[in-house]
Amino acid sequence: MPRVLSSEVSVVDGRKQKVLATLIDDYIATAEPVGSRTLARKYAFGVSPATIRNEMADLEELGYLEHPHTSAGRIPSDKGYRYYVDRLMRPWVLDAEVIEQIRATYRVRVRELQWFIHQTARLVADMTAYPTVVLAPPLREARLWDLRVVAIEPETVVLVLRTDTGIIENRTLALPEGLEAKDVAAMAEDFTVQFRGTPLAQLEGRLIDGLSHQVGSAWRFWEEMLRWLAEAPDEEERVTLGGALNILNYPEFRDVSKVRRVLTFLETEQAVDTLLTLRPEQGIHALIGSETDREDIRDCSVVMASYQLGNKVVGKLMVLGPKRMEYGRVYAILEAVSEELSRVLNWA
Amino acid sequence: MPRVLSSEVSVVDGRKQKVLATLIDDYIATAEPVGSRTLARKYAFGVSPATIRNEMADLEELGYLEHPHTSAGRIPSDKGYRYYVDRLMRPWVLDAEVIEQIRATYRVRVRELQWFIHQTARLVADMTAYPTVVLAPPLREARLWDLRVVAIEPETVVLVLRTDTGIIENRTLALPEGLEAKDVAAMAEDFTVQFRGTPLAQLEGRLIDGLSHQVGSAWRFWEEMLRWLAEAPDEEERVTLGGALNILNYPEFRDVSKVRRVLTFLETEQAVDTLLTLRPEQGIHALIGSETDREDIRDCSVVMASYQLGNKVVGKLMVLGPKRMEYGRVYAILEAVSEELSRVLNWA
DNA sequence: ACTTAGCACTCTGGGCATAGGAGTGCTAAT
DNA sequence: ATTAGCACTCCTATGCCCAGAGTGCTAAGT
Repeated sequence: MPRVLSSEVSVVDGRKQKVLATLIDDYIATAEPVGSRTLARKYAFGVSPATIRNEMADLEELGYLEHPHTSAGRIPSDKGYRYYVDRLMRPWVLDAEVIEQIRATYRVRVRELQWFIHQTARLVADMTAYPTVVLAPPLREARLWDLRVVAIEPETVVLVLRTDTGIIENRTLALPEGLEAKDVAAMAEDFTVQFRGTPLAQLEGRLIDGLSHQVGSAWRFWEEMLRWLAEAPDEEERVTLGGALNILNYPEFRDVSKVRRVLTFLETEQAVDTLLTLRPEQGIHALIGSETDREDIRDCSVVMASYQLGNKVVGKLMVLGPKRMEYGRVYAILEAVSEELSRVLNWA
Repeated sequence: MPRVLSSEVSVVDGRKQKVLATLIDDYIATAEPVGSRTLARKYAFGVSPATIRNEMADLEELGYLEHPHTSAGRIPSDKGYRYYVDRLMRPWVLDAEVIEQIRATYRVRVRELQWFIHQTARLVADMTAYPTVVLAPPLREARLWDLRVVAIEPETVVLVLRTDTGIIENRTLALPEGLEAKDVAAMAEDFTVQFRGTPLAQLEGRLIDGLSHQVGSAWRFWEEMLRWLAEAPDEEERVTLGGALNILNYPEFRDVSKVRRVLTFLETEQAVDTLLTLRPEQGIHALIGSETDREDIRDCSVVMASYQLGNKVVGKLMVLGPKRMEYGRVYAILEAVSEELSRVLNWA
């Protein structure tokens, strides 16, 4: 016979909140269902297990807790975690040491986006001890600012591309028969003049109007090169994964098939990509269990953050862990890292 | 009472060889210990299980087979696999289709070493269905050929390095306060003239003699840059891993702790590096189980191959799998790929 | 001298029942 | 409103048994 509870929406009672918070903390720490006795003994509630039991029954009634089976302790439901993340979780303060470690990571002279992305993935994975994914800005949407050609050997050039957002990409290419580096350089200059400001994704289409007077081999070369500008960096390199093996440390992944599901998900670029592009909001967000809407990671949670380039959100980072992940710590780390990354990417 | 056997060194008897070969083939295919009955029934030997049994007992006596326990079938020992790889394995012929797939992978205009390494790791991992590692040439040993500076913004430059072996690396850097791109470009020119032919690893030492007349900020910049030339590309990027998750498909890795051991090994660049560089031979080689001399991959085998740059072996690739891996197939694939990779890296 | 049938023996793994433990939910007393 | 008490449930670990697979040996056959 359920008691009448004051509200479905919120856990009004202060003690209920404390029970829920403590239980979730304990479960996060131990990965074992938590019973009333453990809770009463391990944490100094002024009340007996029986009272806790009643509270827990209520919390279950309200949907914040679940029962694996009759005689096990309780574990948080997705709703429980949600409430915890939104209202109960204590804000986590990072050590000065940790902050310094983040700063130090970016205190370098290198100005390659890809380098920063890599460093970030690794840094966050190491700090959180969860697998981490970083999504690079969509180069397709950036606008052409400058295209340079550097001759290295008679038939080899380095193309250096710079976008309006300051992203610099470069690639070494072989010239086709009959095309000289200085021709290409001249073409690149024309090209820059003509197309500065055009989104990279549109360049391929524009080529037809702009360069159709070129001769055969040159035409093919530009075609190939444009394909690189417009496509390659997006599809292949947008997603960087760090610390994938961290997942193996959590007891919920003692089963290889689960490990495979999750790791495959992380390595499958589209999945992550869609997940990240789904929520373009700023700030730190968590998706808990089924909230992720992905079958493969149904029993995982993700916490994601974004970073900016020129005051515009251009990329994301995401930490994936078991649902009982340490949300507080991860939030704090992601907040610090994404802020620092934004700062440093704007070459401030 | 063991029978007297004609030789310890080699399995003289033709039938013993056939039994051993067939047993290993079957075990490779099924991962289950093979019994005499299965062997006799599944493959048309003209003899009864009892005879097979005797042969198997002899083979065990000789050390080619093992017994997990009394009433299980036999599995090959490391020595058995070794014999199989050296003498019994049928040479595998690749489909024209597969060959074409390999060729197509490299039929591109890109001339970045790192790009080829990545492609190779992925290609081989996909084709063999085992995790694959590719080891890049040790840049430290290459000699400086050309160093270019391309100014991108007032305070940003792209450094393009070319070695005597034709490797091209580039990196985008921020200039320190008070240093202009054209100064750096001029310095780079000097630098090239002065140090062309010097191994990159020695550049750092030489700096002191060669550039000590430079002023403060310039000095620091070059110092930093030289550190990049001499170290960074080696430490960070020498090892590229592809298809790590393939390992999860093999029943011997149903246990997460084994998975972790192996994957951690593969991700530890140093470990892979020493394993591979210790054996500088050309051609395809297998290390079976304990032959790898590494505790973490004691029950794995690796097959490795090398690739060349200017007729000199500069890098390696390696496939890792359970000891019952498909050696024949892997040999064939590695042979084709390493040959093609060498060909294409010499920009022939 | 090799091959093979027969047979006793060994070891593993699945199935099953049992016992212990943890935790609950209810009731009744405080 | 809280709590002690207690019966009840369900999971898990353990021990046991048995079937199945495979062996090794012996003795008989070719």
